[in-house]
Amino acid sequence: MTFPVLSSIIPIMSRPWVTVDRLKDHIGETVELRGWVYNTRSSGKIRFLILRDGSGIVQAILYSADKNSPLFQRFDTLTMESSVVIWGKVKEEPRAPGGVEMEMEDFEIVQVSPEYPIQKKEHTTSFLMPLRHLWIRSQKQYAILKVREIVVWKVREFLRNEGFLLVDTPILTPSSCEGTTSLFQTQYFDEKAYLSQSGQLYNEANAMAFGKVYCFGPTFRAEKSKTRRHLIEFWMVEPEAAYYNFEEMMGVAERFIEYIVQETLKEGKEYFQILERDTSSLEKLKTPFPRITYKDAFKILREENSETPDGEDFGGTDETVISNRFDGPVFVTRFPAKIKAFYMQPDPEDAEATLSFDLLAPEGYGEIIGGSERIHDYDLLVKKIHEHGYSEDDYRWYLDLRKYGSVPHSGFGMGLERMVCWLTGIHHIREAIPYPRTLNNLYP
RNA sequence: UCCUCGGUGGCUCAAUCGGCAGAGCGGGUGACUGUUAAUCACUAGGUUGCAGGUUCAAGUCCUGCCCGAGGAGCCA
Repeated sequence: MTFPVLSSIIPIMSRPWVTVDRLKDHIGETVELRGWVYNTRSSGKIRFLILRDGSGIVQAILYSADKNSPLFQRFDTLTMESSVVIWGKVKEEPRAPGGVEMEMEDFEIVQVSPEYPIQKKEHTTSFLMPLRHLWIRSQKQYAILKVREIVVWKVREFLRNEGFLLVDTPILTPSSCEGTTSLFQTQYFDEKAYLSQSGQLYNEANAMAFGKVYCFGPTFRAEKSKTRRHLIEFWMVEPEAAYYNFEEMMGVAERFIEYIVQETLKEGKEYFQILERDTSSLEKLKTPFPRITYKDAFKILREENSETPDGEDFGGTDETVISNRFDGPVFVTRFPAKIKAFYMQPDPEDAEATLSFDLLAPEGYGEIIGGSERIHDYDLLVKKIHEHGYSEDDYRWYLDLRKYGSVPHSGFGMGLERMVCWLTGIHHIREAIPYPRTLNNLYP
């Protein structure tokens, strides 16, 4: 079977090539569009072409007095997702979504697509996921990934404006940087290496060099989680700042979230419309966010008859129960040391607790931020490393940071995909990343 | 690893008490000058996940297995 490209040389028609998102600036002009057929409809002596070009979607109309005209015959060979270059006059059209249409004069077929596997109807995710490379062409997936792209920019914009410096951390890391249970192991020539599950330890070194830093990249967790909130590979942004205490870092976190939400709503309006996302609760969001302690959270859980035992970490259902008590995001603070990482600073008011915080998103979207003040005292950190059964030797460089000019410092991590899930209102995290890596999915 | 649900045409699903395997979409052919997942008519398309069993008769009941979904566990 062959799939010939009919026109490998795009003809020069002396029409300016524009993208769909800029059509509004060319009303009344004759322009060129290059894209793919999203759908066609016909009605006797009129043809409709819905064209998608990556920047947006627009309808083009083709008229002919003769229903058997060569132009129509050529048009009727077009199938869904065929690639096509079209020329025509841009005009305002209140009947069209987006308010703009093209009156098509001529077109050049680049390739006629064979029967497209994704149809204009509902499909199951198990059918679509192996077709993810094509699925991302559809409007809803396109809108989600556009929102993701905006969020990424807003993350960088906020942190840069706040004086945080992007300092990249490695993905290949040496053994036992932090527990070993959930790390992907790989080979680094003759040594074992692991895929990073957090840039944080390196961030702490970077913070001592640059003051305020962040890293933003993929993170890997080899856990057999099978829920709609978990990915095996996901993106995390982790700010870390020297001389920032626990309270100050929570302030950064809430302003960070407020900025991302408000700015993304502003810039991504059309995508929220495609997604039919009711953004009213997001628009109302304002800092400061309420803060409750871990112990307060358990009072709520008791009232709601959760069976999670005291001193344990919450389950996904517990997070929803707690966040349902609030309109917007809520901080849960001062988690017990025994359920948190070894490097978290103990709470001076409660020996069992740590200066840690989680931010729970509303509407059941769960934990989107986890952060803490870090231990800055050398002897205390050594003690915690031993208590957790780690080897002091593996943490030599990390301990150095507590030797040469140690200062109090804090940081947090935000899961990009969970943030996108909450903003877009989608049900499952796997749609918030172009190529999700889930427990049963490494293809495509 | 455990619990629950599911697997029928390319896709989404239906099939009553065990009694001729069906519809819509998509494909093909035709009609239609404003369609929005267009509509209408006609048409082709099936080893009911796999293996066994019960029965005159199994998509349907029984046993085992495979695959998928949701959840739990796990998860700074």
